[in-house]
Amino acid sequence: MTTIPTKICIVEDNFVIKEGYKILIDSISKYHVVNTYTSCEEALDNIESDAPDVVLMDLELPGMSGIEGIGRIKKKLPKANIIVVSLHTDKESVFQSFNAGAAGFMAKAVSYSDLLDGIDEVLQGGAPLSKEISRMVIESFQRNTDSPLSRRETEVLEKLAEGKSYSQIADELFVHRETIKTHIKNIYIKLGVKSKANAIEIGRHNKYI
Amino acid sequence: MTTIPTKICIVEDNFVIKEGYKILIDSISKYHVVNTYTSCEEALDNIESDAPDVVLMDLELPGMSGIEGIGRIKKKLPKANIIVVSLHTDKESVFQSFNAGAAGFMAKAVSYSDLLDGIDEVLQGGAPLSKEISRMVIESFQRNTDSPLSRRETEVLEKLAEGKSYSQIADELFVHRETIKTHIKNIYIKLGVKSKANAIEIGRHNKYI
DNA sequence: GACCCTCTACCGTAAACAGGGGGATTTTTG
DNA sequence: CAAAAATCCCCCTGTTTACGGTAGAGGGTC
Repeated sequence: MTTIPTKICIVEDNFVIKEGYKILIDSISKYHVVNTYTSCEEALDNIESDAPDVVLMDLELPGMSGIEGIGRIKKKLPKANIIVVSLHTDKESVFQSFNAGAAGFMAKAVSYSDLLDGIDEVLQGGAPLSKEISRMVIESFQRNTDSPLSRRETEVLEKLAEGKSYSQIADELFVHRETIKTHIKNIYIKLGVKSKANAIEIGRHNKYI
Repeated sequence: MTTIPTKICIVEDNFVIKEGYKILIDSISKYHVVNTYTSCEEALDNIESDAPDVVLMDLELPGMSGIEGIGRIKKKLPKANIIVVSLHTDKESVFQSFNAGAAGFMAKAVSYSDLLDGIDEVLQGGAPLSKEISRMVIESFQRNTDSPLSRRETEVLEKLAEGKSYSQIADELFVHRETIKTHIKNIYIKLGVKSKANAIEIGRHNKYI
């Protein structure tokens, strides 16, 4: 049985890095770099015929941003596994990448062997994440333990954040609408806000909800 | 320089698994299993004096659920790294565990070497996740690509979900309030709903936003 | 026992908002 | 070019919000 090598594309504007990755990956017989690009625009023109299984993608590119590029590539090739390889590991970049459809995110500082492991992992249906990224992701699920809000207030703010009206919340919590009004007044005082939108913003930002 | 072994606790009601883990971990000189428990209640009575760096935790336990237990342990020992090792890798269990404060989640099927790697990883500030879990987590960030909503409508629904009023949304998008009303009308039609709360619910559930 | 917090409930009001109907134009994009 | 998306405008009514006070019952703590 002859195994067809896994097809890989690279989108990276730094020539040295791009060629380095190419040489590295092509040195593994089960992988084959079908094409490399220096911008998303260029990639989008050819990627359908390349039909890669994996795309290594930088975020800082001339022209269209990498984030935008991920979304467009995913639209053309929904099955492609896009792994972001970037210097910028700030929360914004990371979550927006996943949002756009990235299957993995590795800091550019990763070793060559980690990069190859990442490609393996994504092909096995995993999601390669470098250490700091995985911790960041997990933390995004965690609540702030020292919220100023009481248990009930938190519950009310949650429902408020689901777009529900006072009456609806009252019905769902089996209390009087007036009670909800009081809770919300107290929430506003505790959070130092004067509107629903601000309360939700502060609540989300501080992970009270 | 003598390194103090990393202290580890195990909460697991299956005797064979619990002792297996203990023997495995104690075979590594840098680790030391300080205590093992068969329930959260038992663990909570002693864990403060154990002061473990890492806790391996099952979810299916007699008495208090593992999820509840994670939260309570984190309250007593905020610095402890809790790694869930469970058979149940359904979305609910996974996300509730992170929510409660778990730093990692491994399917019980993991090999011993993966388990030890996981302990290493969590001590280095990472978040050990088995393959299927990491993919599940990443997918939770991803939008549904075949949303019926246009780009602008999606943007409007997002802001609506942030608790913003029509006028506020109009200001932020630099368009007239009437435009927002039209968008919302169209969103309601497309989603087949008649209220803000329903639209947000459907939008979130289907990952349109 | 005094004190604080939480949860509950009530009254009232002015201003803002939501949701529903209609129609119309321009810009983008396949 | 035609379709889809995005923009803007008018009408209307009933609901909601945000804010001001007040207050009792129950829990926990000092």
